Amino acid sequence: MSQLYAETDHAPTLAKPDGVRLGALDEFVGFTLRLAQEASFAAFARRTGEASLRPGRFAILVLIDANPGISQTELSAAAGRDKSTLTPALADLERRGLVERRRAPSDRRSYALTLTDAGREVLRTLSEHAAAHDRQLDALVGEENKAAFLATLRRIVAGLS
Amino acid sequence: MSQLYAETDHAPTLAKPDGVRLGALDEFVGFTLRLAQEASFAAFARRTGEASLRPGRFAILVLIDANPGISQTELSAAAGRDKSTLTPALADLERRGLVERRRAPSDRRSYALTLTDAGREVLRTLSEHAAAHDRQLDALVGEENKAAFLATLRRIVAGLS
DNA sequence: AACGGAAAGTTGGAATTCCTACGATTTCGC
DNA sequence: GCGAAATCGTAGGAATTCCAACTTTCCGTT
Repeated sequence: MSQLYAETDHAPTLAKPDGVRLGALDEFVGFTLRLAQEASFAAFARRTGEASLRPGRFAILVLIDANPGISQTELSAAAGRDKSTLTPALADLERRGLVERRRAPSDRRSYALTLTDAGREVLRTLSEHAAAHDRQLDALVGEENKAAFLATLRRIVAGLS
Repeated sequence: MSQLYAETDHAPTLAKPDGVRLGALDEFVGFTLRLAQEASFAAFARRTGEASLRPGRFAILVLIDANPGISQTELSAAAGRDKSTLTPALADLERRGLVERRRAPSDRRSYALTLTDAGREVLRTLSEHAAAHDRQLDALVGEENKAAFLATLRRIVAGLS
């Protein structure tokens, strides 16, 4: 993630981490959006630690858990990643015994994805980390702002798709 | 995570692009943040096209323009990327004749980065794309929400750093 | 003045991602 | 039915990123 730009209009300058001028980037919604997303991603990764799975893997487990039998293409759409990206990720999760891939009887081109018992167990543990992470984000966003904040993010997603 | 469900309330259900259930995506704010950021990134990349530079390169030009003589380490902090990430990016920009790297006289370990005339020219063109992109984002965010939205993003960045 | 630690930048490896192309399979049109 | 078009998952290549380790240079101690 990473990146964007919005506009420039006022005074060229708000201080940055180390006093460096951000220039036009400071008012760029896109740029700030990128920094926020990456901070969130990094914080989640720190929280789960290397013992667990990275955010991307976690999202996959959550989505499969909520949609048993989902295909890889459907999963890629839900997760917002290209389907080719899921190939190595699912191979890894399958190798770890967390996800099961069976050919769908109705359409032998596709796989029906489900979690194994071990996968559900890992998901349960990760969910605890995620809950703590979310509470931290909620505190930063502010309860009174959360609904509007999420609505704005969704407008961006929908409007730029 | 919690409030996310505030709107839908029970678990696994916010509607997604194709009706897939998002499930107990505890990372909901983080997840949505990621989707929004990536949508913005992709939209900017589409706008500039292959002829121009990608968002990351653009941010580098903006920051150097705003901070002539900045070092690579300072630049990496301002851009929010690891310093090692800038090595190939700056090599590319230098090869294209957009950025100049001179050893700082006061500290020969570091480089003093500046834009060339060609770099400023490219930046000017890219800024037009960025302005258009920003107007699109502004429209999605809504003028009346922009300040609060940016403030929330900055709180996330600061709070998780 | 010399030593040792810290900092700037580079390098190499790993991870993640996208895109394009491709084989296998299904579905649609005639 | 049959062939063409679309879809599913995979493979390969390119880009970006981070981290750890390393070289060179600087600076504070002694």
